[in-house]
Amino acid sequence: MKSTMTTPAGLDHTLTALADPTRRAILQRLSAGEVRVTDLAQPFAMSLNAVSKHVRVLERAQLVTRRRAGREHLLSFNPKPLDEAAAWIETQRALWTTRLDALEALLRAEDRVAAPTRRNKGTRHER
Amino acid sequence: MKSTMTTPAGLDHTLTALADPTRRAILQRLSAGEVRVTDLAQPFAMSLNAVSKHVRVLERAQLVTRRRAGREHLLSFNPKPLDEAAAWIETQRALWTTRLDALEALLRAEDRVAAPTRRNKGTRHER
DNA sequence: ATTTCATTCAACTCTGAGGTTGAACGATAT
DNA sequence: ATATCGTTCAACCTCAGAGTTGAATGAAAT
Repeated sequence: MKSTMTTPAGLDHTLTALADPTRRAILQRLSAGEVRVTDLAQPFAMSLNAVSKHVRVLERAQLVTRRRAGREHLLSFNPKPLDEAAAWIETQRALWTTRLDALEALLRAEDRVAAPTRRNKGTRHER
Repeated sequence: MKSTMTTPAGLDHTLTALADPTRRAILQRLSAGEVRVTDLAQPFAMSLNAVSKHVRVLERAQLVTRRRAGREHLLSFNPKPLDEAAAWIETQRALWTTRLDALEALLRAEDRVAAPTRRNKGTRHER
């Protein structure tokens, strides 16, 4: 277990939080400013409790912070975790284009080799 | 009911796919070029079947496409869905900074009003 | 024709996510 | 003191996600 060492737990939480339309809507609403849980829940066709749970998921991802003011809880949006997510996506795109460039270079240089049916690529067990 | 109209199904699939470390690792591996399912599965501490399922999730999100070559399936990375995800994130950040600017402007202009305990914000039922 | 290889399909388990309702709790209002 | 408001906690349901094992399928090699 654990294997690949690439285990950024923060990203997991961030992306999981973003992967739900209700939660994305919540964030959208929150980017306009602080909102109470009840007011937040109002537009949704689901119970207040359900929304409360979504908020907890967003808090786990640190995309939302809570400020208790008397009996009401004011929620606000914290965009910081989005940085990591955006960075990951950008990295992927960069890798992709890099690889494309390398491929293009290869095609330009090697133009004579033509192994017909048997292509041999990367980590192959080779029996 | 339904209200917010913001229900982009593609984003759901994309972000759900990205929210798992195994799948992110798969994408990373794939951005270096086409890989067979078996080779893809090798580094992971899980069954081939499990990886196969992860691949299916990535295909649902159209982040991975499959090319059948004889008995082996060559998987490749398709970065297009990342655009929508990145765009959503950027929009959020933009909204956030916009709101901050507006707030700052407000603070600069209104400086005398001070409602003590009772703050009244947005959609309030007002009994 | 038979075996082996690459992959999926099918069935099953376990866990957690998303939703519900009903109570509990702390703060405000009467 | 009591009722009401804002919110969570607790228990429960259902369904999908992540994993397993054991076939089944289809192409390749013998």
